[in-house]
Amino acid sequence: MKLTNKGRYAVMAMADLAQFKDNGPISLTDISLRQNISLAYLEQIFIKLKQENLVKSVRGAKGGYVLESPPEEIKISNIISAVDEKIKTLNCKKESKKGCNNKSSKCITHNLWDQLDQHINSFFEKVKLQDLVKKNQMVDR
Amino acid sequence: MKLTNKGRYAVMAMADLAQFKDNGPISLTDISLRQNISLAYLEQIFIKLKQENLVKSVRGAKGGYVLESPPEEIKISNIISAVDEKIKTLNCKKESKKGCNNKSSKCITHNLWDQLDQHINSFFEKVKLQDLVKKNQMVDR
DNA sequence: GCAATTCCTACCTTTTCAGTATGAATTAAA
DNA sequence: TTTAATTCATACTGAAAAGGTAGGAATTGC
Ligand code: FES
Ligand code: FES
Repeated sequence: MKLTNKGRYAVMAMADLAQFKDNGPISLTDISLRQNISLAYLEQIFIKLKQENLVKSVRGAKGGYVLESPPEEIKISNIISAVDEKIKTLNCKKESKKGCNNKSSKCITHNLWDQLDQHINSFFEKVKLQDLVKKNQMVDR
Repeated sequence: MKLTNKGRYAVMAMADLAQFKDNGPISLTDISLRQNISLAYLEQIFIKLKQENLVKSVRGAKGGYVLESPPEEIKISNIISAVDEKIKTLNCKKESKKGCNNKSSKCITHNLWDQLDQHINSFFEKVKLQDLVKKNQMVDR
């Protein structure tokens, strides 16, 4: 059970945006340097964040990205799901795919994983982007 | 973020053992058929469960596996960790490996993942094997 | 003795992750 | 108006992990 870099990077980058939100559009180059994430990889991540309306982009020189909402309104769950970091704990069979339920009934652990799923999601729902920034306050560059 | 089959199978198999614990040693063939898991794969899983003293084995014909403790004393966390299903949410750099903390300080999301880790682990600590069996009571075969 | 079983270890196939590479489109500023 | 900085779009690749399979040895009840 592990978190992927894509999800982790997405949250890091969003936290970076929140931290420097008063500096106008933040370029991915800046984020790349500050957070130590490959620029090209960040680009791919931001395509998705933009599609989900978490950020908006400003093209051209001096461009970059800006948060669409204030940090206290952005939930971690929004970020995670935007980059396709689904929580996959269940493994039920569906439409001719393989899965763990035989004989058309749920497996013995189905309920357990379902609860785990909810447990994790409730964590992501509870935490806002703002919570990250507060705890890591630092002087402006 | 997903749960692997190895962990899922381990819990399914242990739940099966709990369910039929009064039938003497349960062979992996039985579990394989009931839970629809490959026999050879189950064998590998049970090596680990045995190493961690969650089950004991009875070799030879009419052999199989038996729980080492009553189902109400076995935590899901014990099972998950026995089969190396670590919860990997953090990504700190360690000993010349790559990681997300540059400049010898923790990244902005470190605390978040650390809390998530604890959140998930507390779930696994809370649930006992017995809880699974109760919810899925079925008549003996 | 034989069949059922655990034990052991090597190998294999597929998928996913994590990132590179390349180039086009856009735009502020010199 | 050129240049440099940027986002946008997409294809590719290498490595690792997941999810098994395969084959056989050791043990033991009947
Ligand atoms: S997880 Fe849904 S049937 Fe097993
Ligand atoms: S998770 Fe520990 S430094 Fe990023």
